[in-house]
Amino acid sequence: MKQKRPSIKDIAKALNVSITTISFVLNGKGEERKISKEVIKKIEDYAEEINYRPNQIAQSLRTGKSKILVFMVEDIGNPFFAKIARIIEEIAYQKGYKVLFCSTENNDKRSRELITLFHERQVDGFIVIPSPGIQKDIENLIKSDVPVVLGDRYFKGSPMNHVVIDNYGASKKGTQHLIDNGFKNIAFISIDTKQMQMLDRARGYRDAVDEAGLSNQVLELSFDDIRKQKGKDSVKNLLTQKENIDAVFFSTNYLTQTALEIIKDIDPKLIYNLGILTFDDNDFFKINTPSISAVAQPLQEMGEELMRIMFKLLKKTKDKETPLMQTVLEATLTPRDSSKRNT
Amino acid sequence: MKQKRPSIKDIAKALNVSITTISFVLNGKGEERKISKEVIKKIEDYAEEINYRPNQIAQSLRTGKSKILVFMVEDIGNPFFAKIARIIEEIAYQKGYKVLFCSTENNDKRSRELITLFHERQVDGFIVIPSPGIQKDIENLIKSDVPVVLGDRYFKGSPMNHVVIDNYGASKKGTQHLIDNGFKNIAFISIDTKQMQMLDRARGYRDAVDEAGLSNQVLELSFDDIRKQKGKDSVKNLLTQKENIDAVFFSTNYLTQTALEIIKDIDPKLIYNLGILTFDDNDFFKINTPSISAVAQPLQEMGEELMRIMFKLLKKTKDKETPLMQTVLEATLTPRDSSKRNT
DNA sequence: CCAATGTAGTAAAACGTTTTACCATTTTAA
DNA sequence: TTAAAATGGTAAAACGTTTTACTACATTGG
Repeated sequence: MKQKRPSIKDIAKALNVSITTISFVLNGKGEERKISKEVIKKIEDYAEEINYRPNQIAQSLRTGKSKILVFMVEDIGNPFFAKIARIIEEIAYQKGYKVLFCSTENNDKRSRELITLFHERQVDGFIVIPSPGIQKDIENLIKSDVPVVLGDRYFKGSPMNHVVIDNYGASKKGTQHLIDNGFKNIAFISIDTKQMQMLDRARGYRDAVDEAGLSNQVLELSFDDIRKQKGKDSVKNLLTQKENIDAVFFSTNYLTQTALEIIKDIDPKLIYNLGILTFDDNDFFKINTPSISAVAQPLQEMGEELMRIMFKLLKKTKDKETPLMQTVLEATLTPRDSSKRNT
Repeated sequence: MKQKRPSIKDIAKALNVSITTISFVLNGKGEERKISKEVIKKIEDYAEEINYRPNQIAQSLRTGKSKILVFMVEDIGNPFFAKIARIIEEIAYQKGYKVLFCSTENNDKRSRELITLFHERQVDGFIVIPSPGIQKDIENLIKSDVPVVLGDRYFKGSPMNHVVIDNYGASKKGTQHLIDNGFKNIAFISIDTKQMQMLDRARGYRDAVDEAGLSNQVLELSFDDIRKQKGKDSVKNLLTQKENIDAVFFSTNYLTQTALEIIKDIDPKLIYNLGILTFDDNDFFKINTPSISAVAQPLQEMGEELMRIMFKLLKKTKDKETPLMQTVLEATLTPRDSSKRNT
């Protein structure tokens, strides 16, 4: 039945060699520790033969390293995060790390609990899409010498490693695209939050319409209201009361989805007469009728860059300080039918 | 700086009590082991005061339990799986378990590697959406006494715990829905696999058209071709060569997405003249024009049921055999515009 | 010839728990 | 009165590694 996995001790017994020697050899320190070629070979061969695998848990207990990373996102069920998760997973596994995913619901309390939880469990590193109020907690985490990389957002005044996109630029470019296509009354629908990425996007929008001499119209919904009637009503109001609005720019993916529902709900034809542009692309925007124009974040690059930084941090030797690593990527505008005038 | 977390030993020193006693008390065995009320209180209070948290890794090493579950899916970036992941995550965390997600790409080799990997890491349980050829591997896993629950699919001839939907019935009901709406030449587009869920769906389709005296038309694509030109061409052929096809039923979500692209590509109007029904619902099907009818799997229930069974298995005492637990859930047909005739 | 250095390893502590087996006392029962 | 049982604990082994500090012997240099 369930036979025990071989341990170093078993090898030691079988080969009549000390545990220490085996550990050195298996960790590639054989040469360095002046173990003879024959002994090294003998150990390696036998380990191979019995398919020896070190017990990670014992290793972790001894070394304090778990070879586990954690990726904290708002909601792993959201395709935007799920896609990045997939990329991160892939890279991590290649390097012998596992990834724990968890959803914060953009909730500070929950985020804090999760951070504490994983810190206690001694995960080796945190890749975090932070909820708005956990700046201090992240700072503390970093102080306690745990590798942390932020994604998608950053905190003002805290010098932390991060990978973000040029939100201001992307938002401005997107708004400009709508302006160029002849829209005159562009509304910006966003989330009621003080998070930098959203502020930057709002700023990009505002500057673009200002420069074009157009008026701005910003609607901010609270994160919790989006899926509720309250949020839907606000959007509905914006689109029906102020009849002059001819285009909408959504600041993030989960807004778009509900908004499209509402637009369809108000009037199935409305969508053809309204300019629509959204942050974050989605496989379905391409096949929607009309196809939805999007400002697409470079998911692959973001994932790669997050991991590149993470591995730099993980390799860091105790003493040497690593420099701050902050990457700003460019988003790409993917114009489709929804941002054409009169389609 | 980085101060050490308190261990049992620290408590022992501070309170002048043995490590053993503390362990008993903190594991709630104080009463049972006849530790006096005062000592229990003293220990509990002090542990609380210094915010003692047991080192999970040490616990794992000693007990062989890691409090980690693994959820193996085809692709965590696919919303269908990501959504279930979210539900599982939630339930697991409530019970003090963490979840590792991983993507198998429906590839047997990769699945095997992952199973070995996690088995070695002594995760406490596996929730698996299995790739087609890993029946033996799963059997072995179960033999070695690890809790395993399959989701979405099962293996013929292997009595394992699983949670699936009534694929045959759902498929038949879906096909019947198309027939009822007046479609005469319904094609079924599926994946070229011997996996039970797909066979069942194909069978449901075939029986429904047979009983209605209609002819069947099945197109099977290989998993790898879907996104490639080859797959696209096959679909295109089916829809253009045989002009008599008036409706299509897709057997799984990732087909639908590409297919919709192709349909749009062939002729933007085509989608209005073609009956469309798909397995697996998606937030965007609702807002698509026309909205896409779907056979929706009950994700929430599936997640809950998977976890219910998993916890039963985890609680199982060494000796007692647990009975086979197999749950079959009903899918719900969500008729929308795409399955109406002449819309 | 003797001290220093090199070679080829090994013993044992440590990581932080859980758990088995034990030990004094005290109480109970016959 | 005395053996058995209950009370209130504790010592120490064990989980499987890594790593520090050692050892015994051989070689070298002066």
